[in-house]
Amino acid sequence: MKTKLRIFIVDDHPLVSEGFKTLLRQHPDAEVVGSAENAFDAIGFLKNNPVDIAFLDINLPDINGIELCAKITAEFPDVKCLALTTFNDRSYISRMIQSGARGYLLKNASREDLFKAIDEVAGDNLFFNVDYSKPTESRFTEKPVLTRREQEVLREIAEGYTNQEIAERLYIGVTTVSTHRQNLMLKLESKNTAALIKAAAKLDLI
Amino acid sequence: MKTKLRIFIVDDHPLVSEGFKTLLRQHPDAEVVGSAENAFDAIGFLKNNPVDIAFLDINLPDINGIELCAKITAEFPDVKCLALTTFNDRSYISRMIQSGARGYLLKNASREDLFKAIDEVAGDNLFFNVDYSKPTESRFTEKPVLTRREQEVLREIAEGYTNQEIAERLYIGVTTVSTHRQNLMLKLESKNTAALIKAAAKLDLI
DNA sequence: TTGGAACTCCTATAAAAATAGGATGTTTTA
DNA sequence: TAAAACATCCTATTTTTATAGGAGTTCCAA
Repeated sequence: MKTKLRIFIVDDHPLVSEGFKTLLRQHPDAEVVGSAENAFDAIGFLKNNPVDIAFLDINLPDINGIELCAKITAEFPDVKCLALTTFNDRSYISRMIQSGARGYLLKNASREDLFKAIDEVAGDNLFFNVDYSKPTESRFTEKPVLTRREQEVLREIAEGYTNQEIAERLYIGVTTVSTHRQNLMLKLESKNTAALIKAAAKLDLI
Repeated sequence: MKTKLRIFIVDDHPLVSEGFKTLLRQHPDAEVVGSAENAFDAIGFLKNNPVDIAFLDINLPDINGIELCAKITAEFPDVKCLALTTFNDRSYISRMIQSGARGYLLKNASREDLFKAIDEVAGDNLFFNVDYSKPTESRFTEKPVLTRREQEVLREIAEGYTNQEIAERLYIGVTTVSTHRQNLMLKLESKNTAALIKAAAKLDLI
């Protein structure tokens, strides 16, 4: 008899953790060896217990799942991380992947999805339970590089400050702010402020 | 021996339903008699099975939990509804209460909270597991109610169309668009377009 | 049936943003 | 060490938004 896959869950929703445990009892080759409600406890657990696959919620009370994922991947390279995400968090997944995650599972996934995720990741594959049949609205690729000043100005614009106000707040000239604004619109391919802020929000720049 | 409290769960996240069932096995006087993943199935179940307390998720695939709550309260007055909500949905709770809910339970509630919720509601009290000690996360999380037209105009603004262009696209006057824009800014407490779009993005309105 | 939303439209002014086409010094970095 | 890239600043014009203060119509629910 083989050793079972050791699954670890980090989620601050007890209901989710419990659901996981229950569903996984039906999986022949996997078992939940532990769970944590925050990143701190998670790291603590991993230091003392061997784990094969960790499911990480993206919204955690202390640090976010993305940082936690990076941390785990660095400190415990044998642990394979999977992001656990609601429908609304999807924008985070690319960053999660960059942080070393092997994929992600939606929280409204079925038992079958869950099992498939575990099997795929155990077999060293990636798992994404995204529905590619829909046009995946993925212009995600082009995240433009903003300079530090541009980021500052962008944030100020998003806060609702006018060029005049931003100039005063950053101790620069109004025309300078205006120039940065123009450049931001160029980089984010937006024709005005509204589109700029929308694009920035989508790319998680603000 | 008394009859156990019959609990019913409506949530499209199997993990949550499962977690519920598991946690409730430890409750002496309650048992989960069923669950549904959407409102349609929920109504179907209630027609054929007696239920004491129903936990309703707010985000359901077909109709939202608020309407479902109203429907259940109207059709099955003996069923006591509790909203099941994530931290982010809180803005809905007042509407949920108006629709007849006896309170709400956060999804990251502890087992104790869950039990308390059931006991309180069974005893015909209301239950809110809000933590009023914290300064409620900024009232900014309030999701204002936008009319259909306002939503349309908001989307157009976010796309980068000017008032003139929006007027042409929606076959209305420029001043009308302008009025909607002003009202949007009022409702989202924004002093200009940039802040408006940022707030809208944050509230997931665009 | 009636009062309240929601939607429509208006005038007029002030404020801000967008566009165009520059320039100059200062850091990076290949 | 130069060429990029960055950050700063300018004039001038046009377009768009924001603000203020209205008003009429339709439709729905209490």
